Amino acid sequence: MGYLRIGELAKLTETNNETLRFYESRGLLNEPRRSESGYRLYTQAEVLRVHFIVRAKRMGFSLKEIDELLSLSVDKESSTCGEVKELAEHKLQDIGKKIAELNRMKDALQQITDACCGGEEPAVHCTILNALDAE
Amino acid sequence: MGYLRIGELAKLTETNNETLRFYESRGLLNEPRRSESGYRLYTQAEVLRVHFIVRAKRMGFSLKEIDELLSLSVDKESSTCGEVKELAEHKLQDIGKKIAELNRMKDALQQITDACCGGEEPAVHCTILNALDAE
DNA sequence: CTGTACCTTGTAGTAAACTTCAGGGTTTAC
DNA sequence: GTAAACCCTGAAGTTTACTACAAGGTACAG
Repeated sequence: MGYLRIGELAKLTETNNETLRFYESRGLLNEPRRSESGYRLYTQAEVLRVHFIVRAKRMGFSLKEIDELLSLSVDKESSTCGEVKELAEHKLQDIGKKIAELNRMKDALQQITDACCGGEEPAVHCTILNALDAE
Repeated sequence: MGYLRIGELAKLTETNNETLRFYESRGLLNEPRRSESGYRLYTQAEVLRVHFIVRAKRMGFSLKEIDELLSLSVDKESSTCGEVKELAEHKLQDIGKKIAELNRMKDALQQITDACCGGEEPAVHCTILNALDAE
């Protein structure tokens, strides 16, 4: 009771069975408990974990980087606070840079939509590179 | 004078000759003017353009999406302000979501480094999934 | 005038992240 | 009790984004 089969986890996380098995083969998901007949049985913890993977992927992190982020918890017995803290701080910097660049990109796009009248005229003034020129 | 050869453009943008030719083959770079001997000759505009591609890639945009972003400027004669504005606004939403998710991720990582003492003790409390649990 | 560092095209190879396929077993609904 | 919907493994295929290679031409230094 309470366990999810692979298809249910896939539906909840908007992935699919093959992708989940692939993540398992890459070590992003632990080998789950199995039913007597060999079916994978997941808990709510895996829903959280897969959601995290999906979100991190959308952010442009590779599976290897996501593995590193998740390892912050997996290796908790074997690594020291100092190590974890250092890795986390490094990733924080990465993320900070990404946010800054996305903000620059957002501003550039905002300039376009602002400069752009929105009507039927040719869009001569609507260029993202013009907007980025300034920077 | 003032033209860049492919190797110079590559150096300026921290890419390489092959990648630039690949981008050209994908339509992300226009076919450049050629020297008499057939060498590609670029202007400063291409430096800007390649920088944009590199940055957008780091943000997790695919080459296809980057092409869409760049098309906002390329098709300016043939498309109307309304079309450009709509596409730009759609991309703005994408970017806004990415920024929001990155911020959530940043907060989670910040919780880890805050909770994490930084010393030699086992890192039992240092888990990104714990930090994200709250959300 | 020759070496070295560029450039050209075209084709083939690679790595990451899936996706599909083949050939099975299981569960459940009627 | 059988069909439909699910699950399994292992291997092969696909897409994206390069990356390297082969076989040559070009530019310039000494």
